[in-house]
Amino acid sequence: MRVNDKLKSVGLKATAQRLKVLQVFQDNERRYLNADEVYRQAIQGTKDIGRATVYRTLAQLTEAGILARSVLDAGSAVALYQLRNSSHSGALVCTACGQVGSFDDDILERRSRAVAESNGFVLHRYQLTFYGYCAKCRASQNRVK
Amino acid sequence: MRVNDKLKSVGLKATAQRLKVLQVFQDNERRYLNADEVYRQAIQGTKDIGRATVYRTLAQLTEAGILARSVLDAGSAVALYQLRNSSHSGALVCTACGQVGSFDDDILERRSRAVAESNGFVLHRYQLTFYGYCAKCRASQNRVK
DNA sequence: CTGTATGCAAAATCTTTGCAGCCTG
DNA sequence: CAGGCTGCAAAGATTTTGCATACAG
Repeated sequence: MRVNDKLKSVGLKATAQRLKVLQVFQDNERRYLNADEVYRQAIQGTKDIGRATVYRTLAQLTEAGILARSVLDAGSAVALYQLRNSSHSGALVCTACGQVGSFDDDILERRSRAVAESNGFVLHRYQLTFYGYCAKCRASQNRVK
Repeated sequence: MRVNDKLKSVGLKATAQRLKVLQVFQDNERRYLNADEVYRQAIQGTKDIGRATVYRTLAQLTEAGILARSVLDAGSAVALYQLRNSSHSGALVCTACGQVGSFDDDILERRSRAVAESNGFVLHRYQLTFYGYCAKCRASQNRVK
């Protein structure tokens, strides 16, 4: 099983809770999830997972490079997670419906590295976040600017 | 007095606490401050300001367009503030010393708008954040990659 | 004077931690 | 079996809110 091996390869045991958390992310490919959303989806059906475990698991999977952690402004400051293989350079936050999607752009990616460098910065990671109205919300409320 | 007028123009009374908060930002031009830092600096000398007031003031000044609010990852998820006239398109977060500086880049700015648009997004604001080691920390610890 | 603004303390969130017991490898 | 994992509840950390009082305009 691929997921199982992924866990093993980073030295984590393949427990039911970790598999469940990974399952949640696979069911939500192109979205960013916060800890609470992961928890709520994880307890569907099987209830045998606690919040603390979700937090610990998110931290471990991020540390292990399986998840990518982003911090952005969804009303309040929140940490959001996504599978790392979803290559993405940025997040699109809809301030109307709250959905957070992602996008890719090579030009932004390259330029970001160049700018960081010219500021004497050794870049480890970067986060590009756009706040606005998504196409769907834009359609349903025409008066938005 | 310019600051006084700025407050009046957005319908806020010029209280000692608000002036003090604005003073703190003027004393920290090119830096991002979180609520706690603002509070700690504000109570220097005069103690007549409470945390609740700092939070309320930050929210009001942001709402009024005097401050810019950014959410980023400084270890944990935090909201940081900066005077809005400091034109800036991005933040440089040093993961070694914790300092958060800013940078400007027209290319990134223009490209960001274009990318948002091509994703069907109406862009209101965006946040470019780079995480890495600043020049200073890089110098003091040579082994950093 | 009147409505805004403030401080304090309590409440609400969100996240982390201590601990005894459970389960994977 | 042993050490890593987990759930629970309590502790932390951060931000918001209710309320009586103080002050700007």
